[in-house]
Amino acid sequence: MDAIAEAPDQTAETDRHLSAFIGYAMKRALSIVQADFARTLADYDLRAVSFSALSIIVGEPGLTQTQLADALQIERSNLVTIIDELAGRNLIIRAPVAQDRRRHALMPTTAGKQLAAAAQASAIDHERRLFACLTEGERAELQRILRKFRKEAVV
Amino acid sequence: MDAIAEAPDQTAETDRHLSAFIGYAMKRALSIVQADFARTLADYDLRAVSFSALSIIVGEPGLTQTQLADALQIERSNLVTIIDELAGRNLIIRAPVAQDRRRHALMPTTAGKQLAAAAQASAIDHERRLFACLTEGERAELQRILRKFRKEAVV
DNA sequence: TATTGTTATACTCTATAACTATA
DNA sequence: TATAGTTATAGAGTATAACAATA
Repeated sequence: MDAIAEAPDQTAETDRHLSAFIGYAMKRALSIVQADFARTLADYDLRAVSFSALSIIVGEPGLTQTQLADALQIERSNLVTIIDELAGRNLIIRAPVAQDRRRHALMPTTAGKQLAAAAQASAIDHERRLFACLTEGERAELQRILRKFRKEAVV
Repeated sequence: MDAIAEAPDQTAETDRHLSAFIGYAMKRALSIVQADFARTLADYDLRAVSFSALSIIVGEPGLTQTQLADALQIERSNLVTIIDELAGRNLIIRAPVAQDRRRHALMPTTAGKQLAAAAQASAIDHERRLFACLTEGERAELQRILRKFRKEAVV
């Protein structure tokens, strides 16, 4: 309990006791991707979540905030400031819905569509650059396996 | 700018515009893993990061807090409360280092080694259960590709 | 009564700067 | 001067409850 220890020669790979876990490998890989992605999106003053929100709004114009929150897997309440920000930059509008005045139909503006297109091109480029260390087959396998897992994992 | 929209029949797969990105697939997959892992570790009153810290300390007894922070890729300052908690539960001790009295050698207690062993067994079981939807070959490929990416990605 | 968007709030996570004690 | 551990703090991110307007 009061042991005096010798300082060992501690170099790299200190996390080798965790690297047997796929979850750990996924976390480490994702943090690399996220850091590079954040740098990429900084050019457009977008965070990953605002990029995702804008991309979905451009792809599914007219969806409501609740639907978007579900798609992004975030709480409705936490989406509000994200939408505020995109709307404040005139990238989207909250359009009133005729049939149900509680809802807002989220619509991209022309500027929003243009920014989304440019940011998406950069995002594609970011992935191409970052995953260039993998072969085409490895990238495809990684995507396929991750999608299969998401679809079929029993939680 | 003041368009009145019809509410579209919005069902699932609203995120299909993002699923071309490997990073997005990784994030979605990881969030499933993390949720299940958190449930698994709750039995031991451990968070993922405290489990990781304890596992590394058991595997590399005597390492310092700075070394552990590097291994976990977190800030030294944010490690303090994690170590406080583990030490407060008598799972580890901060042993003085003879050669350098600034440093603490992190050593697992007997209780710490026992809890780590039990939690590790549960963690292995959690991965076995959760990734059962993948074939053995797919799990191995996923691990291999993620590791290769982490090792070779040019940031 | 239930739902949509919203506000308020609290809790965790993460990053930075500065302090202390040691080297 | 530099380093290890620590403290304080501020900014994100996340989760919950409750409210107003509307259904």
